[in-house]
Amino acid sequence: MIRLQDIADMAGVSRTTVSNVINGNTKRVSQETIDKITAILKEQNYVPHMGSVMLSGHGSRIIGVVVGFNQAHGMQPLQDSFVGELVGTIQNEAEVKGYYIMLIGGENIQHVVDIASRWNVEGLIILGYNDEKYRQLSRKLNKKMVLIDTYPAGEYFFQNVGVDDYSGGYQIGNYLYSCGYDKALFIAETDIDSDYSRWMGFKQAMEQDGKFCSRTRLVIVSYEKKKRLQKYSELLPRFLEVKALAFSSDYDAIEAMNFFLDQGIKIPDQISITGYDDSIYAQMVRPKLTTVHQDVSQKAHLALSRLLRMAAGEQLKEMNVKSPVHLVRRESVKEKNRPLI
Amino acid sequence: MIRLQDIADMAGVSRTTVSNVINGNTKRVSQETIDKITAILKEQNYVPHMGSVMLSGHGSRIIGVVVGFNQAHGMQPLQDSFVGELVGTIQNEAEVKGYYIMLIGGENIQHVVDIASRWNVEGLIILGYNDEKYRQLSRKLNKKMVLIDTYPAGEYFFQNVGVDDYSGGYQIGNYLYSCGYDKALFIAETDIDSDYSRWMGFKQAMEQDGKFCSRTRLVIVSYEKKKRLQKYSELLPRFLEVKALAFSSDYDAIEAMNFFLDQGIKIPDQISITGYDDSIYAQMVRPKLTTVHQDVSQKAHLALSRLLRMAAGEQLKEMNVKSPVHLVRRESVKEKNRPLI
DNA sequence: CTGAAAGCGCTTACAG
DNA sequence: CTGAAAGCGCTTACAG
Repeated sequence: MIRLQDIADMAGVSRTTVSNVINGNTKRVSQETIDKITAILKEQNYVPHMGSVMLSGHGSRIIGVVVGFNQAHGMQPLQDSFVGELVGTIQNEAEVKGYYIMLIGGENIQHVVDIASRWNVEGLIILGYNDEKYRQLSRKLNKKMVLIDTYPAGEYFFQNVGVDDYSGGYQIGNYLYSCGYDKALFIAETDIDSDYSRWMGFKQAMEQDGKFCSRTRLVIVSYEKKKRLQKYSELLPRFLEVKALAFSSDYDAIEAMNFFLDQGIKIPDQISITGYDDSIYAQMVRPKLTTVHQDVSQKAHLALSRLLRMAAGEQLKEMNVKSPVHLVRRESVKEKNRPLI
Repeated sequence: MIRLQDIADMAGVSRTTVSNVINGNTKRVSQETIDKITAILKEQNYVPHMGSVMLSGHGSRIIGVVVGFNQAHGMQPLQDSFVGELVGTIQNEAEVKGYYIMLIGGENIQHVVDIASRWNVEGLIILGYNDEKYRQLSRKLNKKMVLIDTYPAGEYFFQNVGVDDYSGGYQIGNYLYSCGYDKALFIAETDIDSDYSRWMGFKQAMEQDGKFCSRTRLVIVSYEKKKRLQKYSELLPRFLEVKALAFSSDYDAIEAMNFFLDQGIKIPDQISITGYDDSIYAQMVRPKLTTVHQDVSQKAHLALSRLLRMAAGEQLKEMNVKSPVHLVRRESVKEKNRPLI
């Protein structure tokens, strides 16, 4: 490997001078010297050894990406296309900005602390942590962090890049309502965090024209497939009556859709269904799933650029920025009162 | 941050001794000293600064994962569930073995060289490179590398972890043949690399009982969706006649299946369809896709452990190890002559 | 059994 | 405008 010293020797100058032109401390170096060194640097394809760089006062330029999800729906977190797109986009963007991405498994907090300190990362982008887990981590590790899609119990006390779940829920609710489904149900695996916001948006939309949308229209289902399906069986008569189901995830929506289809129930003729996320398979299933789309690459961009600003010492005012969201109408809802556009 | 020196001070010994116990050069250190230092290390949660470690003779313990795919089907490479599962599994396993994963975009070879040298990575796992691109890279970068799913023009001259495409093709062909579809077509976007092997396996299976499977039964379709779909339209009469189509990817299989479904053609009643890969959405579509499954996490394991062995100086005899593959029968093939199991 | 010292490849305040 | 020197946090041959 070729070192600074080697370059200096070739140029007939000192390491100091070479280092100065590399780092742009170029004010006090003659143009001639600059040109000569630059040429050699290029010709030799010199790259500094990051170990030395780290050791001599400069940052590591490593961004840790912490993937803290527990296996969602039994798959590897990175298998989820949302996570994949997010991480991939972060890595692309980091690369053009001259940063490096280190992947860190997030389950074990001590591990995260360990790796982040070892490598002196400049910041962490964290997926799949809740506020409590973040709190534990931040007690042990003093680094800049931005979380993705995390809901705190109270006010935001950390940097978050989220998504406008409330609005997404509202848009779904409003759409269903406008199609005449004013008794539609909302189905989720929990009643907290994003599920809660989505439900609240949905509820709000359903309460147009002075109507009331009671809590009984939020159906919580198990995170175990078998139990979920069983619940759908039990609830089938109610489903058939209300005629429309808004799911809080594409995954569950598609699962349910297939479950109904397999029993000979016509979707959307007998039951209209919506999802949430616009995952990659929303368009692959038939009928194509009507769902809520978010701009994942924008989210990646927001997360990284905000983290970098924090790392540069900037104090960000907003604690929680939200990526916008929009309904994408496909085929899983029967639009009774509404012409297709 | 707490340094070796600090630990040494607390223990009342020299840095050397502390370093010795950390690195297990423990033969010439008294048990008493070992215990004392170990306790302090633990209590202080000491972790070494990797910059120093790298600089003083030890390896970086960084494995670079190069994602060199061009956007497959218009998505981010990491969005592909295969890539996601692979990378995720590699990262998990690396972490338990005390290695770190750096994500590297592979499009620009110079970039890969740059990052790998800067960080003095101990090895590279490379996805989505062909033999030519590997050749270019290896000319500029002297590191241990293992590729994933790469086919060389001739003999293997690099370490590869692949999949038994030939066998997969054979299994599909044999299954279809046994169901009576002895005129089935094979559909792929290229006629090289894995597509070629799959086709050859398929062909071989179709040539049972002295039959002949001509090259005309390999249908090459465009990588542009519009053109693909147009081709399916043109070929529809032939499809209906041969009654079975084996696609070289789940993605194309599902797209085609939906295309037919949208035209009112019954799948599998009128056309049986198979995919390849067993992606996450193979089970989400209706009918569920019959396809070929490979053990992705085993592949991740093979890639990493072989790379580590190479990094440790071992000469691996096998240049190309293949992960096994098996058919998974679902619902997209009508089993005329065969009872469902 | 333990420690002083050299060295890894850089950067940066400082002197000239 | 340029360079000698100190220093970053570790490891390791070597001396005692």
